[in-house]
Amino acid sequence: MNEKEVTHIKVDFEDSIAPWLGKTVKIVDYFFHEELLKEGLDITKEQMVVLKKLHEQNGRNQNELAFLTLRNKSTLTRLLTKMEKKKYIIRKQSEEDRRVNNVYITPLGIEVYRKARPVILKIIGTMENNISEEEIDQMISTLRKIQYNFTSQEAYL
Amino acid sequence: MNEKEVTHIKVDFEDSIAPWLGKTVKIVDYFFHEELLKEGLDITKEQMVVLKKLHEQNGRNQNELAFLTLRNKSTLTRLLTKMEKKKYIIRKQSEEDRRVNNVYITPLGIEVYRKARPVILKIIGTMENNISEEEIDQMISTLRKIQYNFTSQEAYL
DNA sequence: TAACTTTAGTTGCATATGCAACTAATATTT
DNA sequence: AAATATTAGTTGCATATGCAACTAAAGTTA
Repeated sequence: MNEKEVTHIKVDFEDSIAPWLGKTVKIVDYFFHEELLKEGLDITKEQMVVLKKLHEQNGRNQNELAFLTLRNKSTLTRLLTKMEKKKYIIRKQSEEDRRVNNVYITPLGIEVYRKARPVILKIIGTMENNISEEEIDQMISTLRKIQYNFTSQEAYL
Repeated sequence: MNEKEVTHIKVDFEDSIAPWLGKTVKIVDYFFHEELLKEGLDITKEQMVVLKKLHEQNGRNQNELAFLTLRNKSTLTRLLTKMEKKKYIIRKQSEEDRRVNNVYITPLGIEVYRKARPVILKIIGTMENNISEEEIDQMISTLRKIQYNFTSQEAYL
């Protein structure tokens, strides 16, 4: 991650989940990115998320894609522009409503997706190494609760 | 998060921890950012992390701070530049080694930190609402394992 | 129908991020 | 001592991100 490890400093260990969560995601993201590079795939983690959604549900419009990938619509606009330049996706203006762009994965996009999929599986494999099914289920259950704590409106005032 | 919720689409629920982790962090980050804004604090989450470290361990150099906050040194350079402009920190060139900048939190920085601290506590409170001590410990334990899976070199080849 | 409102998507401005190439200073080697 | 290597920090280029203001199209109201 960093060029040089600074081993003589104590990292303060928090009592709360928050810093652990953030740090874990950073580490996982870092290795995911590194693996994609290693495989010579011209795609980022974020673009992969969009490609995956399109692979599952082709033709979604930008608004839907932004929602599904937890992104702002402006961010998505720019992600799609880059992906369109690389010919992984195409935008098609809807005929019923000309404000809407439906987005489609291209054959090249599918190819890249297929090549990148093993990388995801590898990362997940590394991640869940030596972690039991129960632990995984427990973790997902707790993560769901946390999400609920924020997204159920009354809880957060 | 997004202007409009698109409720009629099914979100695919993964079997793996990975997407749950990422999504949870995104949601927590979003609310943290929103709270900082609400309180009128002129500071970002990322700058807060640096400020916190300095509050605990004042005078660390940039290299150490980058390591402690899991950031690239170039990212840290620019974060510090912004924070220095806002007079939250100052850089002081080390006398022993003139390549090194030691970084110090200013009185204004301490003030901002003190004001932002309750926001962190509030977020952590919301987050851990209705979650037992055991669940939290279990979660941290699993997160540590995941981190270990990536950072122990042999495991990742 | 005309005026107003809402919606989908884009763009300007700002933040954060990392890699690679760079400068300056220190440390090491020959 | 001079040449070489390493280290700390900065900067150029690229990515992703979100807010707010914008355009164009569609929907609603007067």
